[in-house]
Amino acid sequence: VSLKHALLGLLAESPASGYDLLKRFNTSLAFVWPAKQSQVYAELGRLAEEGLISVTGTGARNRTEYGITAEGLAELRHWLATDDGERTYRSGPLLRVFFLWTLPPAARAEYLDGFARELEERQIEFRRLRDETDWGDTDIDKCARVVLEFGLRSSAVTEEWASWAAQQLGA
Amino acid sequence: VSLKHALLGLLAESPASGYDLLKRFNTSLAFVWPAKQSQVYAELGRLAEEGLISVTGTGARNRTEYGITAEGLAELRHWLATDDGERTYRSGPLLRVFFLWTLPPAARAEYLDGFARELEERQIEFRRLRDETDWGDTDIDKCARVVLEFGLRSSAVTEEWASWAAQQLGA
DNA sequence: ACGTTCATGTAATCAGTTACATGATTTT
DNA sequence: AAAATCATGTAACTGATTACATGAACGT
Repeated sequence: VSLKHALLGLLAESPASGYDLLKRFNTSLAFVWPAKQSQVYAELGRLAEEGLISVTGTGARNRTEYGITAEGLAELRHWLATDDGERTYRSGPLLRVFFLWTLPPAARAEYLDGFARELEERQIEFRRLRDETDWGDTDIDKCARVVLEFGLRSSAVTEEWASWAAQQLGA
Repeated sequence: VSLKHALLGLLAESPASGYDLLKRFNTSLAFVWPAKQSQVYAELGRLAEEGLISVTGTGARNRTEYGITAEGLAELRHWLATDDGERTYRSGPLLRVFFLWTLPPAARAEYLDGFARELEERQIEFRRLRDETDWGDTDIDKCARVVLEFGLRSSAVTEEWASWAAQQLGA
């Protein structure tokens, strides 16, 4: 159950409303741990009941701001320190490649080349983010940059691989 | 809904029982699309009802062997040809890195070095698989090898990245 | 006889997605 | 006055995990 810890982590940075948090899930966290609106609001309710977060203020339009509590921070640190060994990756694109042999060679290469192009675009987006964001030299920003760097490196090798795979399976 | 297509893909290769398929999900598909026992048997039932697969034989100990039907193969090819654009990656380890700033520098490096070591072991396992399997030169095997190659390349860069990140965040 | 592997299923629960619903405030 | 954005919530459903449960056949 990691949505819980994603929320705690974001709230450890600064208090925020469900709406604020949602924006994070659609931007910085989109490639790491995406979440939907309904899920975020529901989880915030549960965390508040558990006492891991608490309402720190309210604003216009029913805005409710939550902050992390001491117990919440302890829970977050505990989760970080104890690796649960969960390594469940799921990749739709990769699953398709596994079964690409059922298609004619031309279609195989087409699929993989399309995938490569997509990854190229993603890299451009990541590079733009890296270069156009003005990063502070706080630890928070350092961590975010390190994660972004992973996105960049990983989409680069995946693109290379997809192009290579298109060659392998296209003939 | 991709478990459906994972099953169709495996059955396109050859008829198999739920038990047989489960072994595939725990080996070759473990890093691409893992699935649990209860899920596999339930989905097989649904696919049979839909007419995408059918019982091709029975054996000792209630063994029920399914084979893909013409409709099933059409559905598989259709799914392969039309990319649904779903790109939801979720990575627990990466999520942790995002929040590593809440821990002292030593603990950050420890986490990332541990992650790197894990990826090194995974690479060894992948290399063993690549070298010790006797691959035929069928299209089926070519696809499987291409996917395995992805696992190898991707765990290699991730390992490098994790070691680099340990340096970045450890001081 | 005994342990292991083969083989399937069900029930409860948890996590995630889609769709619907509402209304206040700010901007143009 | 209208449109856009802010802001939260609920209900129905689908997908995935955990745990329980059973029993036949095979190897030693």
